[in-house]
Amino acid sequence: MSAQHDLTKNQEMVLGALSAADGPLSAYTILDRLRDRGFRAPLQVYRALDKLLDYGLIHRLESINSFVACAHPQCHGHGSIAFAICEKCGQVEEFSDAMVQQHLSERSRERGFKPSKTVIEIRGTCAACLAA
Amino acid sequence: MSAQHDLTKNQEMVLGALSAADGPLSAYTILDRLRDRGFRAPLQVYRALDKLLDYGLIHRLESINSFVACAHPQCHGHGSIAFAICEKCGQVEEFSDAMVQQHLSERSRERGFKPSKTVIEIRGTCAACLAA
DNA sequence: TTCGTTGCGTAACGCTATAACGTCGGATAT
DNA sequence: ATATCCGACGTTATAGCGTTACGCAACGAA
Repeated sequence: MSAQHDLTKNQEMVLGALSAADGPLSAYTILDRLRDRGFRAPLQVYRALDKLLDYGLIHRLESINSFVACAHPQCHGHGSIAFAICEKCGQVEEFSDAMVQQHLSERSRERGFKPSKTVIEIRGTCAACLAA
Repeated sequence: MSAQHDLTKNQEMVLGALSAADGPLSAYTILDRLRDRGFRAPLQVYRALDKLLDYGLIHRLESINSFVACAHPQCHGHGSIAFAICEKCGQVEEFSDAMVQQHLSERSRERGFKPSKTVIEIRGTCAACLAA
């Protein structure tokens, strides 16, 4: 319930663009959408994205080189999050599963592997697109 | 125990490069390693990679834009495979976990989401690098 | 003040992937 | 045989993603 992070102007604009979007955006798409607000170069976007990732306010979707606003920005108990990415409409659903996390860390521990970040991305077709 | 797929010359060379490597390679690294064997353009590599992915002989690591030879090329019962990627040494371990797969498909089914491909990549530090 | 740190702006560059051509050679059918 | 189709190939160019390197401005701590 506090100002968890003081965002700079650029960071706020990038987060705003992602929140306003109805799906994931690439860095260059964000750049285009913010050009009339003064953005000129990719780096301006990437620097803001890096911070927002640090703060846990957004996520990066590795398999499509895009970014989304976090669906649960208030709770930053972000363990390993999973994403269901529709290849038809581009919509993304964010969820987490304790069992999955548990099994993956178990498997990591077996190997003496120390995880830092876990990527779980399910590509497929969402309910809406299947119905259509 | 049969010639499961008839590979073309290019496909064999690309697969050879990946098998010979001690870790994942980017498409452009493959290109460089095959230049003296006649490769000149990225597309030659990407076309071969596409086929090898189709055949299940290699995997793509989405989070590092690289490719590895499949660790179990003979059995193509590739469900969802997971990768532990060491950020220090670049080594990759490939494994699969039935429980993880089961939970993820359960979560997908709940949402009416029909999965086509699942990406699971754990970034971190491997046992060897932790010991060092 | 001086010095580090952090964010910002710009330009240039490098890496990743695909589009759009045209060519060649093998398989098949008539 | 020859016409046709199809899959792989080669080349050039281009699109899309991400970083390096530089310098400047603002702010707070010593």
